[in-house]
Amino acid sequence: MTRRYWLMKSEPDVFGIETLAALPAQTTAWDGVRNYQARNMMRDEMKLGDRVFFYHSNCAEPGIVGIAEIVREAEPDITAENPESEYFDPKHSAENPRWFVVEVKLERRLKRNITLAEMKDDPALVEMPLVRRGNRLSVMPVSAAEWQHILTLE
DNA sequence: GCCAACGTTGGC
DNA sequence: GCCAACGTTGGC
Repeated sequence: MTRRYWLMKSEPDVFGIETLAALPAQTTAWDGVRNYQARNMMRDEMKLGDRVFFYHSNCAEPGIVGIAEIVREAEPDITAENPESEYFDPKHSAENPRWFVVEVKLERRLKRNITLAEMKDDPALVEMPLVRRGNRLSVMPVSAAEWQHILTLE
């Protein structure tokens, strides 16, 4: 089975890598994804053992700050069932779930922040959706070659 | 805080 | 099914 690679964005003001690192099992359900493309990848393509770049977005220095692993495949996002939650969606139900989570576990933090700015300037990474103009996907695939290359930047 | 780019919604 | 209006994302 081929292990795949991903990048997932999170806003450090909302849920940063420090938050994940502070959790008992350094594990969290990746909830609140409300974009169909991102959902489809989480629901249909992410498999146990896949690895993930943890990316900080909407902050002073956007970039990759850690590596995580998929430790549980897709299941319904219960925040969508909770009217009190900001992620509530009346079109979602337990019987007919619309939104899903995967569970991710922190593998390690990177020694430094590999910034969006340097990735944008890197000829080896021009194909990454991350550096393409206007891309707003919060979950995106990373090729094996890109994964390896980014790790050499650390 | 601005705004480009994109996704979603809803009237027709 | 089209598309204008609106909302959101997220870099800068």
